[in-house]
Amino acid sequence: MSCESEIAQAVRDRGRRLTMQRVRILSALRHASEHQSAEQILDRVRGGDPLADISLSTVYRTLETATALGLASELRGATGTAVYEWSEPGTTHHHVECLACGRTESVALASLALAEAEIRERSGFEADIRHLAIPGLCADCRARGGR
Amino acid sequence: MSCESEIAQAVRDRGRRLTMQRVRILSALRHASEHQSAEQILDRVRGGDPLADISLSTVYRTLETATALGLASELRGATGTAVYEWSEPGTTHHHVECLACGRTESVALASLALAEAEIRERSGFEADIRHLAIPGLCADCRARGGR
DNA sequence: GTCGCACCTGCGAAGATTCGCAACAGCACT
DNA sequence: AGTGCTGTTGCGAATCTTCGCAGGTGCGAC
Repeated sequence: MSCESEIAQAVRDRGRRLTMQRVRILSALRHASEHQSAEQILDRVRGGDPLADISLSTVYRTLETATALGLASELRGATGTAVYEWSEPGTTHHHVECLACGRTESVALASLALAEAEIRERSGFEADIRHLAIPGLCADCRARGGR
Repeated sequence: MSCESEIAQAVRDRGRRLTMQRVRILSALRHASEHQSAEQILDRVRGGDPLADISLSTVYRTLETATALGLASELRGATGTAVYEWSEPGTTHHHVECLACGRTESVALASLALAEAEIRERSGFEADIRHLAIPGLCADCRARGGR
């Protein structure tokens, strides 16, 4: 399938080595329908081919690398477990997470581009606001829970 | 000293119980000159009065509670260790963290208020963007490291 | 001042993530 | 195809954070 060669391409283009582990891990992430924890990804990878084992450390390291390369994004919610999702290069979206029920939702936020400009101007930082996790209260919990 | 009674006040006003541990932990956080990890706070608390011991769990739980109450803010950077800082109720500022050198800096960002409005409009979430950790590259690393 | 109910704390264990190190394996160059 | 340098991997250990439970304690009601 071509997605794997695309992944291979993307990894190599960014000056990283292409390894079987990376392809399998990123491929699993890409085909997942929702956010995956490191453990879940490991399960998927093992399911595909139980022979060649991949260590959990490698999953974490690959996800870290992929995040740095812009191929994945990491979300550390209040759950104590980080989850990851495939991130089509160049795309942007953000996540709001309900502090009451834990539900998360994706939103496209144009105004954050302004924040990047504001940051550059004030601190000289080149901010990378492509996949932010924003805490809040969802409409349901707000209506129900009060406050 | 009055800061402790202010802390007491703040905790009680929010419907939480006032305990010796909370006062000591929050007081230590408040008087710290910079971000503190849970372990550092524990050290400070123990330094003050080695007799009454406080457990690390309690430090974590108190910081979590205080964050929920808006008295503290939590920053989980790339370092693998969460740090906390006292947060004067009602105030807002954000942190940019350099992905290359790890340095963090505070910035006030007006544009994030717009993002809150945008989120409410698009998803019904009531976002709470008061202390966000924003990844990026600082001016130095950008100049030096290239790109 | 006493009583009782939750909320809190301590402790130990479990879970999640990072680190250090030696062995392995891409990839550029011959 | 062979070689070497260096980025990667696996493994186990260390570290950080969360959890569950039994006992303690703040605080409102008497």
